[in-house]
Amino acid sequence: MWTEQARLGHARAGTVTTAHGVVPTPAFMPIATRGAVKHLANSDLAQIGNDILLANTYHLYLRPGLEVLKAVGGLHGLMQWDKPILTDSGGFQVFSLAHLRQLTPDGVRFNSHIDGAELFMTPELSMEIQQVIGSDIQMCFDYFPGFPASRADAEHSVALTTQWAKRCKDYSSPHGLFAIVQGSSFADLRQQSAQELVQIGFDGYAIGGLAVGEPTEVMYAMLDTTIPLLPSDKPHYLMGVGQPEQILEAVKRGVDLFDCVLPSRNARHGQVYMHTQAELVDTELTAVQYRKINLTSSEYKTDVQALDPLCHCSTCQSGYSRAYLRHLFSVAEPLAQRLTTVHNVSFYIELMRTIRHQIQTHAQS
RNA sequence: GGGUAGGUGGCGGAGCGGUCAAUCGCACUUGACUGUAAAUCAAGCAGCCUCAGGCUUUCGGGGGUUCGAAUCCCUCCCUACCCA
Repeated sequence: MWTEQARLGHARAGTVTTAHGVVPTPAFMPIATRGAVKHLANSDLAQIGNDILLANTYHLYLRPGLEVLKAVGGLHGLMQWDKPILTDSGGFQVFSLAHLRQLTPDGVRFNSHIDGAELFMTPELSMEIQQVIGSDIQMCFDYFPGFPASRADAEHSVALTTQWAKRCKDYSSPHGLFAIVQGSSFADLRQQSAQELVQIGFDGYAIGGLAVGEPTEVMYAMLDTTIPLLPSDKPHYLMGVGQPEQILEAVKRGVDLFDCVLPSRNARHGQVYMHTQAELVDTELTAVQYRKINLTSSEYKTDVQALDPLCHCSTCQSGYSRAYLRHLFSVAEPLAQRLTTVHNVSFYIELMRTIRHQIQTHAQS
């Protein structure tokens, strides 16, 4: 499933091969929780050029539900998206919907955030849903606390996550199952989690439970202690991260896959990522050169420049001005969000393309 | 000409003797968002200062009552509707 092509320090360039195609890595997966990157059509995604999407087990289970998904050929059929899809297991909702759920060793009892209906998510159910969705990469159902977490909570998280990972593997089809390393900010627990999961054996390894409020340095430290314990012939996925510089730092530590709501959510809120020079990342992968601006600021009221003159996305190439986009935001025209989402997601995809290019071009043989 | 109801901060609109520099909504300003309950949320929004507090000018204009008024009285101006 994973093929390495080049290496620069610990940074790796390679490919993940799935039933729906090949994903060059390091890669960023835009988030289509409910089967759509918010505001974008497939034609937008085609222009953006992302090779894979992330969708969500919990949300798609609630709507449209398993019967519909079965009837329409899974999420690929429903969306008419023919490239790879990775599904998160619902583990994140155990965290984000904490007030609506009850944790048990067997699984998690939820009250639907939509109508309050009770459901019981287990590792087995999560696997079944992900198979019905037809995802190319499926995530084990996991559990993690927020930050800061007590050692006891972190230990509990590791134990439950390992136990559930076993059950996921026992249930699952043979290919495309990733496990998730937990352990909060405790280096030894991270190591223990990694070792237990590697022992079981998966197609890829994710690092989860990070970017939940801990200092960035703690996150980097956890990557430093975890990644050396993961098989180097399997893809490494840092879940939910993050800002461009965090992605670059993680790539330099050996991470291959990323997802994050930031580009799409920030776009909806009028915050856009901008080039400060033509190349986002230099040949040494030193840093990401960029800045963020709040388009809703009065500063842009009459700014007729294209949104980001150094960007090649369709929004910027079409010449939409900052003044126009600011106006669209101020009158709440939905076009604003589509145009900025196209831009921000394109920015992330370009960032990854540049990182891959730099690794491949300057790889040590 | 007569009658009735009103005139409050950018707008709408509370308040109807002290706890009012004035609820609230909108608009506006700035800032956050990290495996998406998020087209969301937070803060600010008379001026000034030695800024967990203090001071100065505000509730159509003017005058009065009162220890104290956006709130009561007189008067003027203006708006809406009704009657002639």
